[in-house]
Amino acid sequence: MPPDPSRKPAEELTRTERKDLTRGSLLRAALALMGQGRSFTSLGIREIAREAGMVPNAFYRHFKTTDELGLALVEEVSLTLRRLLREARQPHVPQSDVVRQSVQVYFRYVVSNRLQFLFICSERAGGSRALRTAIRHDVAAFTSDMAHDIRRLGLFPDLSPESLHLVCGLMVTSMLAVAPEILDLPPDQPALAAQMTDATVQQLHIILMGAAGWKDRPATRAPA
Amino acid sequence: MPPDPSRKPAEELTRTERKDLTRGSLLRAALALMGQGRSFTSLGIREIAREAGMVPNAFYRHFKTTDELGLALVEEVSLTLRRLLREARQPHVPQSDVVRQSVQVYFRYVVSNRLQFLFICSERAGGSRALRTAIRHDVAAFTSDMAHDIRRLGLFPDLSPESLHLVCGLMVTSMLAVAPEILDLPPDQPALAAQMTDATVQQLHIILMGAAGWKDRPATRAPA
DNA sequence: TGTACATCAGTGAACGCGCGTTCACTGATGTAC
DNA sequence: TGTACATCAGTGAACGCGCGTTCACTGATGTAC
Repeated sequence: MPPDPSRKPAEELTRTERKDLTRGSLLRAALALMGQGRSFTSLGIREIAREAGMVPNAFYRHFKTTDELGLALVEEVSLTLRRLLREARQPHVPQSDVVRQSVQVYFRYVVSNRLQFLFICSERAGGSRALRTAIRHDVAAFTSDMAHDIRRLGLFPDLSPESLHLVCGLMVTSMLAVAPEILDLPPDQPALAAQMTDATVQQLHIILMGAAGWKDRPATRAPA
Repeated sequence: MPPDPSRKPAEELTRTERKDLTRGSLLRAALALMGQGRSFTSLGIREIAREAGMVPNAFYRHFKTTDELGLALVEEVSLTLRRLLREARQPHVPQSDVVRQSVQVYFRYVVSNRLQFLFICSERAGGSRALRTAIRHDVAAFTSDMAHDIRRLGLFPDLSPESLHLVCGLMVTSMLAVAPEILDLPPDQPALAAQMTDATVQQLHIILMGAAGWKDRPATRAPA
């Protein structure tokens, strides 16, 4: 997304700034179409340009293909994930259950970044290989950051860095797996959301309990 | 997929049997196109019919829309998952690490049912809502079956059925999350596959260690 | 059993439409002097 | 500072193409008598 477009009156924008705004509106248009139930892979150039209020071929001034636009979206998503981790790092109001609190932060974050999570979740497995790879790369970076945070907090001092990474991988996988279900929740049934929160909290607790009990024994490779 | 088409000579098939064969070839055509990197949502009727060697409008004799074909694929997938569980249930050759063995069975299973797992993984989050729901339903059934199996084996007697279900959910989520990565593995680097196996095995061990240590305390709901 | 008729899986041609892509263009913004 | 030219984001029209869908059809299979 472009920076706040209302910063300057329109007449004072440079050509480059205007171009960035248009580019941003193409990105937003693609997300908006996905929000209407379309999958990114099935979006067309004309469609996106139309949604953005442009003539079809203007698309080419910004991206060669929809895949290229997809990669630009992944970059945005990367920022969104980084912001999530920063929010989770904030000093928490004192509460007994830090896991529950993090899950609540996460659920809210998914809802308020609905379209981006829709994009991550559906293109992480489907879509083009380039997109998949890019998204996986970002998720892996997120996992590493989380592991560093936990290490810095001095939790799980007995875990090797490799094992800690695997533990974080489990947590990230679980959180990402629940995102599409959050997004499909009917908005008129808050009980379902609460139940989903409880289940996720307990699952993370189970993982953390496993992590706490884990001893880094030498890997037991099966004989080939 | 239709039952073995070479069972009878072609001249002896009834009209219904022939129709089922054609239907099956449409399903196989759709999977084949996905195997070529296309996402299911972006497949068209003409495309599928062409791949199946039929005239475009013949498609309508079998399905009204591609979504309807998708739901038929989900039914097949359901059978595939059931078969996986049955294979995993087979009495194992004696080996110390039953988890590693199960992961190896699973990895092989994913590879040999490549196209179906491609379909599950990419449509579980993306695609149409009807498809997502159907796939989730199947995955939930798989999770329940797994929980019943574990209960029947007398493992984790201290876990409540609900907690056991959550534990199985974690394992299923982890296994499904790794499937797209298995499918993207370059075939010329077996070391990567071994590394992925090791990581998955350890992650499952962590989950199981958490499950073993879990005590079903009364849920600690945070005050609203 | 043989015959006459009904069914219906698959065909072939045609339709209107939106697609991606190209081209020459316009006119505001940016740059060099 | 003012002027003359270059740049280039966005326009408008056009192209060929594959799409979904329709229609009337064919001829083998199935059914009733």
